[in-house]
Amino acid sequence: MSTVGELVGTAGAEPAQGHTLLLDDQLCFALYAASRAVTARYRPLLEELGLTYPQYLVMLVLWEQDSISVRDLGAALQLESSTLSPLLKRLEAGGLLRRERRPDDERSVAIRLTEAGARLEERARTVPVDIGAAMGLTPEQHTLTQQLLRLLTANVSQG
Amino acid sequence: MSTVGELVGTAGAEPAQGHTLLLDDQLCFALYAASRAVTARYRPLLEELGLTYPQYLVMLVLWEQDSISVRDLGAALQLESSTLSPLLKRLEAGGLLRRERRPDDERSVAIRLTEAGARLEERARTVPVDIGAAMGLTPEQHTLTQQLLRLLTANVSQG
DNA sequence: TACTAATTAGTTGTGTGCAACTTAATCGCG
DNA sequence: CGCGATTAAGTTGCACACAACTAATTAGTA
Repeated sequence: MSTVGELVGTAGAEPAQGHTLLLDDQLCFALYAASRAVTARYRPLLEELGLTYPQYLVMLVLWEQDSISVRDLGAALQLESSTLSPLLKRLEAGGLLRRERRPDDERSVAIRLTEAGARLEERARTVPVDIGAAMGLTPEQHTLTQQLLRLLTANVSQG
Repeated sequence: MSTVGELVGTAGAEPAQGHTLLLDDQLCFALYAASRAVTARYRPLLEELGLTYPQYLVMLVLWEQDSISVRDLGAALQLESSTLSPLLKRLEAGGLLRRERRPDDERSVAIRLTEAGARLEERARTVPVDIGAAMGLTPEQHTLTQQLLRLLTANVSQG
């Protein structure tokens, strides 16, 4: 199967939300398995950059917007400071970023890329291309999946 | 938006696979965020059962097929023994299952539900209903998402 | 201005996940 | 049969994730 139409067409006869306890019926499991499978696919690519997958996500945000607070980074990635703080410490130890207290608000910590951190962006450019190819979805499927996942996330997060 | 048609319709003008480094363009991030959001939604429900989310998945498999090897459990959930072994040890400590070496193959360990483990199934029956409601997807969206995720997983896993 | 409430980042403890490795048992081939 | 290769489960080490908590700072209000 390769198109959205075919996917809809092959939805078939079994119940979409039968609410059974069968593992294969659970959308949640499909989501959990897909997330780990994609992360696993990233792993060897990111290893060449010296990054883990969550570290890569942090770098994506920083390449997009340098000098961001831990708070705003957490809002962007939906991660707690208890997850980010040690992760950022590791990236700092790796020389990719610096952490400095904001002078105007000593509670806040500004995350800034180092020269090495900024340079890494070039080497990361091929990563989305490679992953996109590995995903093997048509543009329609790609967009549709993204929108369904965003809808799902929005509903599930304080629905 | 609520129907598949509307979702396709609102796919809009931005590139589906533009291969940029923008976080919001990454399907991978939508997947990662959705998976954690759904797991978070499960957490309070599963806490009442004394289970974590991966533990719940193990129990789903066992309720479906009691007496399964660690190997087959790993195949069903796509988890390594290094993840399952400690997890199963915790479930055993919680009195939900037993682990015993297979007499015919001493390498293999059979996982069997205890009486308490089997009883827990009743209390878990409402969980998929509650989660399904929280997800707020139409039956078509639900099925479509599941199929897209399965396709994605299949492609990404050794594509 | 005092002083409490809220905010920000970080720490601690627990439970995954996975790579790399170990141990024990079985398989399979000569 | 002998013995190296394979398989199954588990251990170790590292890096997330998150709940619960702490420390420091700022905001807001009587």
